[in-house]
Amino acid sequence: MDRSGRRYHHGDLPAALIAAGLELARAGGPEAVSLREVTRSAGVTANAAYRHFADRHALVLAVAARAEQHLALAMEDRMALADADADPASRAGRRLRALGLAYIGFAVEEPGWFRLAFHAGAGAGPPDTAPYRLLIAALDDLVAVGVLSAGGRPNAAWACWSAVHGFAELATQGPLRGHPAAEVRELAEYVVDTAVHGVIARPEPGR
Amino acid sequence: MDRSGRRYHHGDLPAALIAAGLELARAGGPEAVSLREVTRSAGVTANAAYRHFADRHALVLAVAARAEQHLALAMEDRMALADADADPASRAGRRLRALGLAYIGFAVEEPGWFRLAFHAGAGAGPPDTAPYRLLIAALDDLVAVGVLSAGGRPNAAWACWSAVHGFAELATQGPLRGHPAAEVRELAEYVVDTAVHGVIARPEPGR
DNA sequence: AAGTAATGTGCACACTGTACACATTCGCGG
DNA sequence: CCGCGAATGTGTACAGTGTGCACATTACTT
Repeated sequence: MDRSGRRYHHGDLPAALIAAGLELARAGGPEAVSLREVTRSAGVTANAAYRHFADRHALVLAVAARAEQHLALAMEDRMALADADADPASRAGRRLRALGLAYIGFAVEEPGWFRLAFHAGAGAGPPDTAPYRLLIAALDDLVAVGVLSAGGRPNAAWACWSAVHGFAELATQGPLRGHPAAEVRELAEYVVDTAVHGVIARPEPGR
Repeated sequence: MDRSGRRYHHGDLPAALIAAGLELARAGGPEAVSLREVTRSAGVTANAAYRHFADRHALVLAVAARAEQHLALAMEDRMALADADADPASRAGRRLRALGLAYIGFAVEEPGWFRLAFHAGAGAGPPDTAPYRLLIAALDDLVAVGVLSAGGRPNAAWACWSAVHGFAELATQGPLRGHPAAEVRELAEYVVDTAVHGVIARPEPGR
């Protein structure tokens, strides 16, 4: 290996590995972040990674956490644009809509990161991720405004996440993959609107 | 290799390989169906598979087609149970509901096959799979009955599939994985009901 | 029955993750 | 300032993967 000019110690290998992993995952998704390729990108031997990560999976998890941060960032940005509305009720609705569209938009624009971020939430318990917290906060706004009952919020969260995540999968890995962006965007708006409408118009679990 | 008692020619290797792949995928999903493991299960050399499949991916696709058939079967079975209803309108709604719950139920009971089946629909064009045709047929029933406009059917299809597929992902690979079956089933019913309600109560694309 | 196409084997190569022993370097106590 | 232990990176090795190529064996056609 040509390591001319490089110091024996890297300085901040973990960060370098995660950065390289992010780049690889961006193009090829989770399976593209291989130990050997990542360490190669960082100009280091494959085994060097084991000083900082237990195994490949741990590395992937760390990279996934970064991807998840990107997703949360994108959601926050898009939601901020929906803040200009006088009526609080309609404002809360528009924010939830923006949240869903941002989730789908991120999936379409960064499919590699999206797949990685979803597989990151490996913990089986109730999720404590930034994107999830944003969803809960948006639904809490709806409750505060009165268009959603407090008891219906948990169910609403799963319904919204399901619709939006499902569409993201269809658009990035399913039958909608490769369709014109404009068509996908229009469908996304319909699906998100339907989900939002379903949640605020049908707050109580009906059996 | 111990091939005592075996003929040089297998008889029907493709079928044997697909059967072995199906078994492996059932436990470990798509990535578990490896060329070497599949051929090993069939008692044959790894390269023998290349006489019948172009590469590993082609084999996986063939196995995925079988998994997709199982999914369609499960959907048909469950839908048949919803046929006992006098009122045609409510019958159509119940059938769509049964369809969605069957999709989710299959995902929960056979997560390996489910993941495989979804990744099978690799074709970017409009899907022509059995499960998709069942969905379209169910929506056509709603149109015939008058609770859904003919023009709103395509959008409704994507909305239903999104909600149901998204929930299946959350339940099998996402934060809902490992949750008690009863809890998952109740959530599934809520999500499916919300989707069905959203589709029949909001048939026109609202922009 | 003979020859050709179909099918399965063996060997090889590049690639992956991961152990293990070793080399190098950093930082702290004297 | 020195030196020594801890942290970090290297080298080598092994099992496993997909896949190409030459060869062996069997089935089928004429």
